[in-house]
Order: sequence, then C-alpha cells, then structure tokens
Amino acid sequence: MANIELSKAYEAKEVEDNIYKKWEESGYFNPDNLPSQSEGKFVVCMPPPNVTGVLHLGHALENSLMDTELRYQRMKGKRALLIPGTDHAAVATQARVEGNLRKEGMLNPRQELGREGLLNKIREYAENSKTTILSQIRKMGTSCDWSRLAYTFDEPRSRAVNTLFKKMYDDALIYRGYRVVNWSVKGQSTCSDDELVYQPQKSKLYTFKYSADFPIAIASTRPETKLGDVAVAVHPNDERYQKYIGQKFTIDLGAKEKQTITIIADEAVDPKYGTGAIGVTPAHSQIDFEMYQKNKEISIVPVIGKDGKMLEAAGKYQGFGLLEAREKLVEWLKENNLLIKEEDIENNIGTSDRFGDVVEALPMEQWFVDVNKIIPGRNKTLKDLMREAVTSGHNNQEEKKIIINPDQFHNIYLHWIDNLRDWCISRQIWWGHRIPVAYCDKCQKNFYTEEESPLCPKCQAQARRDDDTLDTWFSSGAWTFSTLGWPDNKEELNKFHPTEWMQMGYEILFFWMARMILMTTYALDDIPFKNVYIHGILRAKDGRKFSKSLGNGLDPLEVINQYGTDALRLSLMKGITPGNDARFYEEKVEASRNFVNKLWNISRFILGKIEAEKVKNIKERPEAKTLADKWLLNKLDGIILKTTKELDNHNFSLAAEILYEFTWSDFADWYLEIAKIENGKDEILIYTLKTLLKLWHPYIPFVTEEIWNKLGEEKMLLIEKWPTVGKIHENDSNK
RNA sequence: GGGCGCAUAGCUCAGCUGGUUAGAGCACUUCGUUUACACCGAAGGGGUCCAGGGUUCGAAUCCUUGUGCGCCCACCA
Repeated sequence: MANIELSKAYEAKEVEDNIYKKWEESGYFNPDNLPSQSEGKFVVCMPPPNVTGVLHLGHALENSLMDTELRYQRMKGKRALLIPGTDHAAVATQARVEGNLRKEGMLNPRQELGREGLLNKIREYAENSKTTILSQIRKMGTSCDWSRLAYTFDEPRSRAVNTLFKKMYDDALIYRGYRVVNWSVKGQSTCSDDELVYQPQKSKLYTFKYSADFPIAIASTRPETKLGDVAVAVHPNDERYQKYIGQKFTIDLGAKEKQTITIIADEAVDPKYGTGAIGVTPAHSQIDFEMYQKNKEISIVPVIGKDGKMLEAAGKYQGFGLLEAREKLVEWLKENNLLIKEEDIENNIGTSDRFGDVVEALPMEQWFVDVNKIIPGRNKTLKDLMREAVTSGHNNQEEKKIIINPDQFHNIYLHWIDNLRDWCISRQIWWGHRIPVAYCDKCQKNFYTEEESPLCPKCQAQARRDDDTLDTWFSSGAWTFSTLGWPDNKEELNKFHPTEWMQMGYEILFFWMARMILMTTYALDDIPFKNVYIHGILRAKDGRKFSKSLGNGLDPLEVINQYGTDALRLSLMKGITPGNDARFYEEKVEASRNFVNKLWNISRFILGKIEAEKVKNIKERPEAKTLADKWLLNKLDGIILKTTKELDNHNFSLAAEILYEFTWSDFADWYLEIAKIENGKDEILIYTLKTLLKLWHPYIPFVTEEIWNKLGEEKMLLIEKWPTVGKIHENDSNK
C-alpha cells in the first residue's frame, strides 16, 4: 500500500481555480442543496460593490470576513446563504463615466450624447466593471450563492424599489417639497447631507451694517448672499436687540431695489457669537430656511442660480460669479463706510463627495422622505423606527434588536438620527431608478406611475414623467429584502429574512446601515439583520489611506497571484479588531503564506509516513498512550472550544491566533518532532491534522480543501461538520 | 463647540468581563544543510504596558486628571 505524496511546497496558483470550480459545481453554496441539516439558517447579504471599477483591498477584507463567517456557520450545520451582488452606484458611476468622456475630449457629455446615448455608455461601463468584480469575488474564494446573484439596478430590484416608493408615496412619507438642498454645480444635481465632505478653508469674515441707519451689525463670509436677506435674527432674550424684534427696516445694498429686513427672534441664534445677530438668507442656508418656515412674515429671495451665478434678484450683479459679486459688494460696503471689520478665519466648506466642487445651498422642488411624520397606522415616525431597532428592539421585541459590534457605534448612530433631516431622494442625473411619478399640468397634480409617457388617471391628459432619478441609497436600503424575493416571492422571504449578520465599514454606517433599518422596519415591519460587524479601513504601512492619487494601492489580484488567496485572506483577518483601522503590507501576506506552506508540510510529513488506507479510515479521536499524547489531545480539545467561542463572538483575529500558535508551536515544532523518534503516533497525527483542517477551513479554504482531498476523503471539507469536544475527552481526563 | 477611539518590544498589532515570570508576526543576535518545510529549526536579546493620582490583597486591564495622535457630528455668524 502506497503513501500519499505531496509536493515540497504548496502552489496556490495551481489548485485554487479548480477547487473553486468544484465547490461551485457541488451546488453547496446554495443552502437549498445542503445535506439535510436542521441547525437553522444563517444568511448574509454581501454589501454590493459599486460598479465604478475593480475591487480593492477593502473588498478583499469584506469578502474574507463574510466568507470566513459563512463557512464556519455552514460547517456548524446551518443553512448558510451568502447573497452576492453589485451596486449601480448612481452618482458615482455617472460621474466616473462622464469624467472619462471628458478626458477623451468631450466637453459636455450630457448635451452631446443625450439621455439614451449617455445611459448606453454608462451601461456598457457598468457591465464591464460588473464582470470584473464578479470574477474577483470568485478569486477570493467567497462561497456565495451565485444562483441568487443580484444587482441594485436589475429587474427584480427595480420592482422592489418601485413598490417601496409607491408604499411610501401612498403613505405620504414621500413628498414633493420646496426646500433648500445641497446643489453641486459641477454635477448639476442635488446631493444628500451625508454626501457632503467638509473641507477646511481660509476665508474672510466681514462684519458690517446693511446701511448707516440700520441698528444691528451682522457678520458673514459670503456677503453676496446678503442680497437675498429678508430678516435679521437675534436671540429672544438678547437685551441689546430685544427692542427691535418685530420691526421692519428698508435697506439698500446698492445693487437693486430696496430690500425689507424684518428683525425676528430665534432660539438658534447664539448671542455670544459674533455680533449676536444673523442676517437671514432663507434661500441659501439650511438654518435660515427653517426660520423662514417658522416665520410667515418673511419671504424667500433666491439670488444664486443652478449654474452657480447670481440671479436677476441680485440686481446689477446678475450673471456675476459668486466671488466676483462678493468682491464688488465688499468694495461697495467699504466705499459707503459700512464695513466694520474684516478678519481671517478658518471654516469648513461643504463639497460634493463625487463631483468635488463646493456645494451651494439652493431652494428647489425636490422629493423627500419625511422622517418625522407619523406613519399611517403605526403611531411612529421613521425616526422612531430607526431608533427602536437598536434600543428596545423593533416593536419593543427584545429578539428583534440589532446588535452593533463594537458597541461604541451604537451611540454614534443614535446621535446621527437625532440630527437627521428629511432625506432628499431625487437626483438630477440619469443613471439610476427613474422616479416613478408623473405630473399632470391640467390637474396640477402628480401621481404614481411606472410608464414612460402616461396619461393622467383623472383627466386623461398627457402627463409628464419626472426626469429625475432616485438617490442610490434608496435601492441599497432595500438590499436585504429586495435580494430575497420581496415583494413577489413571499416563500423565499419567509425562509431567509431577516438576515443574521451584516458587515460593513464604519464609513458607510449612516449611508447604508441607517437606511436599511429605515426601509426594512417600515416596509417589512421587521429588522434587516440581527448583528452588524463594523470593520475599520485598511491603511498602508505608514498609516496613510490607500488611494489612487497617492498611488500606493495594492491590487488584491496581484497579491493573490504572488502569494495565493489563502495567504491574502489570513493576512487580512489576523490583527484586525472591529471598528479599528488596520495596516496592510506585504510582510504580513508573506508571513501568512509561510503559514499556509507550513500546514501543507505538516500534512506532507504525516502522509509521507502513514499508509493511505490508514489515513482514510481514521475518523475518531484516538486513545492517548503517552503523556505527550494526552497533553496534545487535551490541548487540542481546548483549542476547539476556544476557537468555537471566539468565532461565535466574531473575534476572527483572536481565533486565528489561537489556532496558529497551536498548529505551529505545539503540533509542528513539538509533537511532530516526538513522532519522529517515537512510534505509535499515527492515529493522533491524522486525527489532529483532520481536526485542524476543519478548524482552519473558514480562514484558508483552498489549502485545507486541497489537503482534505489528498487525504482521500469523499465529502468536501466545505460541508464537513465543525469539530466538537465529545465524550472521549471526559474519559481521557479521568485516566 | 459636542461625541468617540487610540497610546503595550525597533516596526505592525493582540491581550474579553482585573489574578501566577506581559504575548504574536516581522526585524535583530548566535547556532544549525537532523529525508515535512530555509516559505525551516534551536537558543536568545529587547517592554518603568504615554504620564500623574485613585480603587483593590492584586491593574496593561477599572475610575480620574493630563499629554499626544486620529476619527465622527455640528458650523460657511
């Protein structure tokens, strides 16, 4: 009887693709095909990568996390399901493609290509990118169910988006309103509050009076907006200004017809800051707009347009750029001795995350989700639902409480909800779910429709379909249930929703987690997931972020090519803790590659000295004959218990370290050396090896599966049972 | 302004609800070509666990103050 021979070193490149193919063909990535097991389900939705490009190391980390968790649960006997998918990433993708077209020399892609033409370009780009991404996910060894592959912009997901929109529209939680929104001049679109990136900048703060006889001085870094001022707000208890509250003044900033300024009182004003008075510009400030809503007596005067230039209401400055208008106005203030102070300050300015330009606050008609309105029949607002899910549990059910790991994000999330304003969901870009609403000019009404060119249901007149598209997070928010059959396939939904686990980076906590909770609690009256694992971001060795502009990025595929997927996965999983950033560099991968090879050589040694037939037949924990045997087996039992416990708590790094230490120091360096000089250790060697392969499989699936296969096992390691510590252990300790 | 996190060996980091000589990887020193592995083995050096104060029989671990670094939110008055 011959022994099994292994090559001297593990060659990842030669085996990984084949193994993945075998796994995929086995059908076991689909829980419906798993051998009958009754341990319950374990469902995870993959955070869908944006189809804006290729996968980076952050994605590799996420795939490692999800797949390790999934494989562990599958081996524990759960019906494990990981749903793969991609995200059309509305603004991000359109901005990317438009940028590329501009680089190729097209000045205005929207104008030159038109809606359909540009959409075709974007679609082409997205499809290419999608294909690449999906093959990369396979390369990572991710055991996801490809039969359930989803895309936020595909047919079933679009149906879910429309259904969801209609439900909210019918409940009047979605409304069309005239509000101050964030406007990107470059992108010619709105963006939500969360899409703003604040950047520090040096600016000048001007303190001045509107006119010589005006009693209160105000300060501003943007005097040009003062042409849109309609009021001055002071704190109601401010003794200096109390006597003026309610008075109206007429001013002339030398640019246009006279402006009327009303002195109003508002709690939002800090009497200690600046002059203790604010010039109120409802059209170009969020806070000022709120004052406008509260005070019926003041009006709203937009002076800045969508093109970023001054409007007609700015009088003689009409058509001027903002900076130009500012300079002229300041000059005028100086000339008229109205400027009191000019100081340099540092403040933050909101810029568009995707287009990069400074975002203007402009008032316009947009679609919003009302987060503060009572939901019909629920006696709660969307905000309430978002809070409840992480505090008392959805509908006050303890078992429907979302656990956030690490828990410091719990309060951050709640604090974010407190500050949450109505969510602007309409975007003036073309790549995305078209808003399913049309307007009838005759009836002056809008109505829900999915048709391109609908007729008004009331008067049968031709109606205009809304041109805008939905914020991409509207579809992402529905991800956990749109991927599981909602609204059509109730069976699938009942079987798998809510999901068990979700992992994501803290940078999209608000974007995504919050919206999933909002959408799911509202639409399904349930939570989207039970546990959220927040991971940090990966940084270069010097602590800087990986970025294209720095050129310090590492391509996961190149790392895999050089070291193997297992090495990459292990290096990503070791040394990470939830919520904290981790550094990633080549030496780490090298160390992991060395370990993978170590495991390979442990197997090579054992298989080289024991007959194949014997190897195959040993399944049970053998008897310990010597002190060393006993020590090793007891230690192994402890390792099984610890690894299981740490994995149950999602302490991936810790579990890996425990295993690493045992495998290398105890088993390889110590016990294997004993086995070289003492006989009768075959059973223990094989049993320990097999147990270790199972314990390691979630982290390094390829090499373990390959060795498992060499052992002559018939079943795949993929669906082997997770090791447990049985009775034998208790008997042993009595000896 | 409000909130959060981090500070442990040269470097990158583990150390959960406090308990024997503080750990790992990489790097370093010396030795070793013993047929599993040089992607290796053996031995070893290296830490006042940021600082001060406190709780405790006992603290890297809990409390408090401070210092340094990082992040989030608010803010364009």
